[in-house]
Amino acid sequence: MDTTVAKGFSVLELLARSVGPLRLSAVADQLGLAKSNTHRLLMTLTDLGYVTQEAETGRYIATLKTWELGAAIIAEHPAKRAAAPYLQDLHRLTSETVNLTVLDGLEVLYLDKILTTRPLRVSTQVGTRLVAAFTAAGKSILAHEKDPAILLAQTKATIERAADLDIAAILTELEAVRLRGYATNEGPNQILTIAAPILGRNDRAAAALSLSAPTERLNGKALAQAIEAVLSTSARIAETVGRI
Amino acid sequence: MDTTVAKGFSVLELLARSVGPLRLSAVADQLGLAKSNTHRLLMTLTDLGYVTQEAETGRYIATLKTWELGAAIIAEHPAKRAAAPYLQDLHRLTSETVNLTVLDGLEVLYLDKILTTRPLRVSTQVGTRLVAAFTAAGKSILAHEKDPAILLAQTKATIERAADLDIAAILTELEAVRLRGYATNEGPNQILTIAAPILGRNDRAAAALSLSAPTERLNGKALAQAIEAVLSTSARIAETVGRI
DNA sequence: CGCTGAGTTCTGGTTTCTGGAACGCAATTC
DNA sequence: GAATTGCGTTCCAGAAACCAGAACTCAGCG
Repeated sequence: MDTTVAKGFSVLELLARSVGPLRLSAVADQLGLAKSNTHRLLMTLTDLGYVTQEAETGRYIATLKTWELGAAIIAEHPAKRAAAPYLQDLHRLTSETVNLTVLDGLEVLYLDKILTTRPLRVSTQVGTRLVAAFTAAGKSILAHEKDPAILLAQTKATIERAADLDIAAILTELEAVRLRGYATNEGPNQILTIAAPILGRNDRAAAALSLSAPTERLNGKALAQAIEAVLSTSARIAETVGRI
Repeated sequence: MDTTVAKGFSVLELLARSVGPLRLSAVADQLGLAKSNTHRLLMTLTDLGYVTQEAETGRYIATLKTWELGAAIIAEHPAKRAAAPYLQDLHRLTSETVNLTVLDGLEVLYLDKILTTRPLRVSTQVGTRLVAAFTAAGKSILAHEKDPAILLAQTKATIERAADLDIAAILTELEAVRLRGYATNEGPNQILTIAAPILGRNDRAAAALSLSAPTERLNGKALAQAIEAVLSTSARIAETVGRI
């Protein structure tokens, strides 16, 4: 293992995840590195263009170079590429917020999102993660995994905020989700999410498509239409993916 | 300079920018590194979670971890944060494709974009760069720089595709742009773009807001309305930014 | 069955990195 | 205005980690 490389990345990660600029000694403290070592790492990252210093205070910030790299990676991502036009379709059809997510470990990662044109309360950001078992998208994917019980047990054991997970309840819910083809979840602020998996070969879910809106906009006929739209769109994406 | 760190990043950059997966020897060749060295760097990046190997072929791909880091960085970006809701407004008002860009060196970087709900020909991707002098957004920013002539000369000298830049013509255009407050550009496929700068303190442009649509949708009254919408929205963003 | 090309492992030499200490500089305190 | 404190930077010798090349394994192929 190239430990120097690892240190370099840990510095960049720290800067990227911190809210504001950081001073040298703050970086050194948080990573447990010597100041001189941290200084050289920051210099290197600055030379490479990944980090820059505030003009006045000399504190360090991550530049957008990392973001550009990330954008190049996601642009080539197969699921995202295949789903993007259909995400647009679904959004055009419903005018609501629609998301594309993938399962990564025990969490779902938000790959793409189109925001509603209507009044909006809150929304998870693209590039963030949530515990799969706590989201509609996650449940729609887990329902098609070979052994969801193990994943749920791991979730409960590993992730702190999931300590009070009711595994039995979720398992029966997942069974229902698998049979009817979509999952729902009611989040904070009375926001309801509907999610359907994008099934690849072997009926494993490669990703999930979801639609979120305030409950007052998703009742009766509107709810039925939204479910239908999510299901048919995810099916069409699956066809496209299958053909690739 | 930590050369090992630099090498590690060069490997990641190569993988991120390459279209498909790369084999070890391809990476080593392109970077001029020894195979054993490249191997250890790839192992390190794999351990850190930035790179993974295809199961069958063993070739290497960049994971989404870099993209997640980048997403965290852009989420904190002041111009992007301030402009995002207004970008939504402008899109809602016009239903056309709208962009947020910043000047970085001699190029404009596409920070954010909302695609039109109408039929669409092509579109630059978020996270990519174009030569500032060749775009409406770039021109709207350059028009408010202290010495655009120098920037244009550098552009012509440095950037290959800009070798045939007519500096005198652009300079007179920039003067007109500065006076009327917006720039236009007709790109390939008959796509017209209208851009207005987001002016910060000292009347320097921190970013630019732009709207793109096929020329057949931007004529007569629609064009006038679009220009008005872009101008008023950019002015409102500038107010918000100014207040921060 | 040997050849070729690719990836991985091993090893010794040495480059390069590391951490501590010392220094310079501002801002703060007394 | 002198002393103090905190921060960033520079320097250096010791040591760890990295590097290149060679050896090895493996699969595919003629």
